[in-house]
This record gives sequence, C-alpha cells and structure tokens, in this order.
Amino acid sequence: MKKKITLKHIAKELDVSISTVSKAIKDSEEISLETRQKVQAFAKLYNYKPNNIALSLKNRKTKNIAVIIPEIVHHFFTTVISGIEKVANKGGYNVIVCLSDESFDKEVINMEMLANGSIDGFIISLTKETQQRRDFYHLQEVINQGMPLVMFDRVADEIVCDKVVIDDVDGAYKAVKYLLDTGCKRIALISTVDYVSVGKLRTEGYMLALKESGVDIDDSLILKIEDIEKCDEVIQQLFEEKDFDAVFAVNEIFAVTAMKIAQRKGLKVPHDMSFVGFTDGLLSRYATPSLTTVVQHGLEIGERAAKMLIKKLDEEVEEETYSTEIVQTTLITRESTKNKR
Amino acid sequence: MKKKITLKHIAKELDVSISTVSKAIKDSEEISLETRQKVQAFAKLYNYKPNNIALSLKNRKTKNIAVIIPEIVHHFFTTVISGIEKVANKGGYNVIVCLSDESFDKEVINMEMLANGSIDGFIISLTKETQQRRDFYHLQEVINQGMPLVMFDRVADEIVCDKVVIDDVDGAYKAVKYLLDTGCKRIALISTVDYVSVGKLRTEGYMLALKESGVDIDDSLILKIEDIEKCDEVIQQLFEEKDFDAVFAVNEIFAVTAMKIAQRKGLKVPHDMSFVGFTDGLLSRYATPSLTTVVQHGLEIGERAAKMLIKKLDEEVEEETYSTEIVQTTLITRESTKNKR
DNA sequence: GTGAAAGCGCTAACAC
DNA sequence: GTGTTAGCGCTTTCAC
Repeated sequence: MKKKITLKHIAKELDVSISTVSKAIKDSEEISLETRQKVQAFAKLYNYKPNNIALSLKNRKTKNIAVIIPEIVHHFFTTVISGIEKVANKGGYNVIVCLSDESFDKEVINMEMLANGSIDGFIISLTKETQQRRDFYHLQEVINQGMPLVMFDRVADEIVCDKVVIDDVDGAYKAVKYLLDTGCKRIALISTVDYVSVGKLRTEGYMLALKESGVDIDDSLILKIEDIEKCDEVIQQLFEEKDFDAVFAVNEIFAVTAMKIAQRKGLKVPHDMSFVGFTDGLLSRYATPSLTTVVQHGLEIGERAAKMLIKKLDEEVEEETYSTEIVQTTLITRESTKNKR
Repeated sequence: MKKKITLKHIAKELDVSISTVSKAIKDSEEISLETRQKVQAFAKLYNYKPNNIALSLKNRKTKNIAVIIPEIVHHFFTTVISGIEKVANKGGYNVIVCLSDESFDKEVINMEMLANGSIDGFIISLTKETQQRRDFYHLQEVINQGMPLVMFDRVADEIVCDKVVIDDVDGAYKAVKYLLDTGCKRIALISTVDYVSVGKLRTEGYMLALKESGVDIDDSLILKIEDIEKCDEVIQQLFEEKDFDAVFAVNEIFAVTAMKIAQRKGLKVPHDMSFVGFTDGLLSRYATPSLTTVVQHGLEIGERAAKMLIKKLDEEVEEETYSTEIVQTTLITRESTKNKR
C-alpha cells in the first residue's frame, strides 16, 4: 500500500529542496532543464498529484460548490443537479449535494457546516418549512460573509442575491389557457398550500387565465393540498362533490392521481375530462393516456444557476450586482388534453 | 461584509497567543477560567467557527465521502443517495455527488480528482462502459493508496473491496416464479445487454425459474436492449413476431413501454398478458394498471454502503477484511399480474 | 539555479 | 496559566 506522495518525499529522494521540486513540476524557467526533467520523471513515476486540501488552504478557495435541495427523489431536482454538475465540472468545480429533507433545521445545519471553508459558494432551493417561517437568517449570514449564493425555484424575495426561477405564473397561465382553448369550461385546480412559493404563483397564473377569458373563479374548484401522501383521498373528495371538465395540477403526482380517479369513475380522458400537469418527468410521459404538461427545463435552470455562481466565484467582481434569470416554460401537449380547435 | 474570523484575529484582539485562544475555545483546564470566559464570549460574539479546510489538512481527514453514480435522473440511484446522505450526516460526513454520466473517462477523472485529498472514501456504482471494458485500474489505484471504497449495485468481481448488492438472480427468479404460479406459460424477458452485470444476473434468475418449473427456454423470447432510447421499436417488433402471455422486464421503463404496446394492440392487462418490472419507482406505482415489480430497497442499500464505509473510516481497522452484503428484494404485486391461485 | 522562509488556519507537544 | 514551536502540503518571495 503506497501512500500518496508529497513534494517533501520527492525533495528528500532527489536531494533537492521542496521549493525546487514545486517549481520544477510547474516547469518553471528558474530551474535547470536537468533538474526539471529529473523531478518530472520522478513525479510521473510515483504518480504525484498535488494535495487538494493544501491547495485550498493556500489559495483560499476549494473549487467545491454546494447544492442544497429539499428532496432528491424528485425528477425536477435531479435534472437541475445534472445541469449544475455539467457546468461545474467544466469549470473545474466539484458539487457537494446536501439534502435538507424539507427541514428548516437541516437546511441551517448543512449551510453552517459547509460555509466554514468547505465550499466556495451555494446553490439552494428552500425547504417548505423555511418558506413558511420566512426565517432567512442563515442565508443572509452566508451572504454577509461574502460567500456567493444562488437561489433557484423556491426562492425568497426578501434575500438579495442571484436567482434562477421559472415563470410559474406564465406556465400555469399557458396551461389553463390551453384548456380553455380546447373547450373546457370548468377547470379545477389542484395546488399546494400557499406558503410554497411556486404553488402560490401557479395559482395566480390559473386565476389570471380564467379572468382574462371572462370565466368566473369558483373557489370550491381550488384544492390546496398540504400532504402529498394523502392527496388521493382529498382529490377523490373533490370528484365526489364538484363538477368540472378539466384539471390543472401543479405537479405530476397530483395530475396523474386525479386522472386515475377520473378513469376509475368511468370518465374518458380527454373526451370527458382533460388534464394538465406541471413537470415533465417519467410519470407524465408514461402515464396512460400520456399527460399534457408544463416543462420546467430543470437542466437549463441548473446550468444557469451554476454559471451565475461560477461567474461570481471566478471573476472577483467587486461591484455587487445581482440578477434574477427567468427560464421560460414550455407546454407539451399529449394525450390527456383535446386538440386545440 | 464581515469576513470569517480566525483564531489569529481573536488572539490579536484579546492580546493573547493563538494557542491560548485555541485551548480556551475547547474549554481546556489548562487555561484560567477568566481567560476562557473572555475568549469564549468573544468567539460567540463574532460567531467563530473553525475552518474546515485547516482542520482537514491537520487531521488528514476531510469528513467528506464521494458518491459516484452513472446517472442521477433515476429513481434507484436517488433513493440510494438518500440512504447514504442519511447515514453520512449522522456520522458527521458530507456527501460529494459526482455523475460519471455512463462514461468511463468521466468516472476515472472524477475519481482521480477527488482522491487527491478532497475526500476520505468512495461509494461507487460503475458505468456500463467500465463494466464492458473491465478496466478497473483506477479503482485498484485508489484502494492501493489506502482509501476505502465501497461498490454497490453495478460492481466488479475482480476488485476486492466492500460491496452492497441485491440478489438480482433471486429477485428475477421470484418475479418469473410468480408469473408461472399465476398461470403464465410463455414469458418474454426484456433485459439489457449482458455486460451490464445486473442485466446478466436477472437473466440468470429468469432462466433458473423456468428451468426449475420444467419450462423450455425459448431464446427468441429474450430481448437484450442496448439503447434505452430505442426500446419502443425493439419491443414493438417482439410483439409483432412472437407469441407470449407475460413479460418480465429488468427495469420500469421497459415494463411500462411493453405494457403500453400491449394495450395499444388491444390486449387486456393482466387478463391477456401479465407484466412484472424491476425497481419500484413512481412509474410502477402510477402506471395503469399499476405494475407488479421487484423492489430493490435502494434506501437500505445506500444506508448499508455508507455504514460500511464509515466503519472503515472511523475505526482504523488495520486488518483488511472485506465483505459483500446482500440486500434482499421484495416482490410487490399490483394490478399488472393475475392473482396467485 | 537553488533554497530558505513565511504563510494559509489550526493543533498539540513542550517550554517557561 | 500562557506562549513558543513545529508541522499538515503547498506556493511564492526573496536571498544567496
């Protein structure tokens, strides 16, 4: 078992000083050709690689970026991570992934731990709990320390920093508009509770589309679900009590669950009822019938977030300017909706 | 913008030496109560936190573990990561996630980069390419340097190290046995190419179950798919050319794709044809009809892998003993198969 | 052309 | 009780 070799070992072995070795390996003109070759040959032979930690300490940068997300078993977040990874690796950065598990405390602990030198910057999507409490002290703290932070998707307006979001209002608007255009009259909305920023925004988009088309908003057709585990029964109840001919859901699971309930009740999709979801994951693609949905382009969100962060990291820009990038959504029409006339 | 504070700052401010500060913060008996209190108060006031990088350099351990997986947009891998995260965080470790993107080169580069001090150990599932080439030099290299490595799911028998796998043969066996027990006679297998270890093992399980029940193996009912993107047409072709009454697929996507094709052809599931998949992701749960599948318990795999790694890391065991843990699979029966008689 | 020395932030053995 | 020193692995300035 040969342990990692250091400059010191090489220096001793070759009977030169550490600094000579360091320079020789960098092929510095300062060192005689002979010494350089000798050192380089030796280094190659023993597969010398500089120690990242020592470099980090010396340079005061780690070349690591942290991504903090509430959940990883989730199509949207994994595509975002893919995008971040891609850009980060190209820029020579590693990605440290931390799961906050939708817990405010874990989010805080993870950030504090990582902020102490382990990483150069953060990319984060907030937990529901954080959004509900509106307690952003830990985020402000990190920013105050001069560490760049980029927020995506579930962001906090109160915090001034770079952000990447999708136009949730517009995405929902497009979805509902499409339903109206295909002749649907009474459109139910299955959303999350309001403190989840994206749920709220998508609800706004829904209302906007209805208002614009002169359709009265019937609050009893709006379902706000807190616990995704129990969505089945809550949606079931909506079907029992209300009458509607289309459903717009703010995520795949709500959409597919609703669609299955409709089918169980003998309704034909999209003939009797149309469905539109949000997020283009496997579920939407492979559902029967396949689901019309609003595509979030997670990969692009990840790429943009990573680019913004790395720009701040590499450029040493002194003037603090922050921007919010908006990634446009796309509506993919599939079998769960009728054709536009 | 207040930069991070160091021991040095505190020492200067309080006019004591750095080591006094260090000891005082650790509440060492060596230091007078008065000084301790003074230092601790100051440290708290300025929110002093030791620099992780300096600690890493000093202690020669980073408290980071790297997870290298081929793909993250994949239910199985994300559940494994969740399991790893859970155990790692509890043990005070951070998780660095790297995607090899099914590329041998990326796998090698990632490992080399991280092995130079950034992390204390690896958890890895190999890329298809690595399994095909059987080139494990980079893995052996890491092990030779004395860095612990745990492989999971897609492992290499040639490498001696800790491993966590599922019993793929048995999982497939159970699936096919179940199909036979419910009266299926001609069972098609939709698998991956053989060099993917899990595909090969599941194929073995399929054959075992058939042989054991005295059913002749019809090679023409075995489909080995290389490119998941094109699975639709290949499976379609199987349906055109062959006759069978059940399908066992080695993943969710193949299973659901086959089921959709069957339905398009007017077959009733499970009345005319039964389906069993592998991996219990959203797809299996929300497919119509829902899919009977072999559950891999990714969370447990992740937890076990992390436990094995951390044990090696924390315990400084000198005697090198390696083990392979096998996580049992479970067959979940849903609507895509008939009831057992 | 080569090497000594300082320093990144921290710890710990050893002096005083 | 407190401070000095050395060292983790590396870079870089400045002597020689």
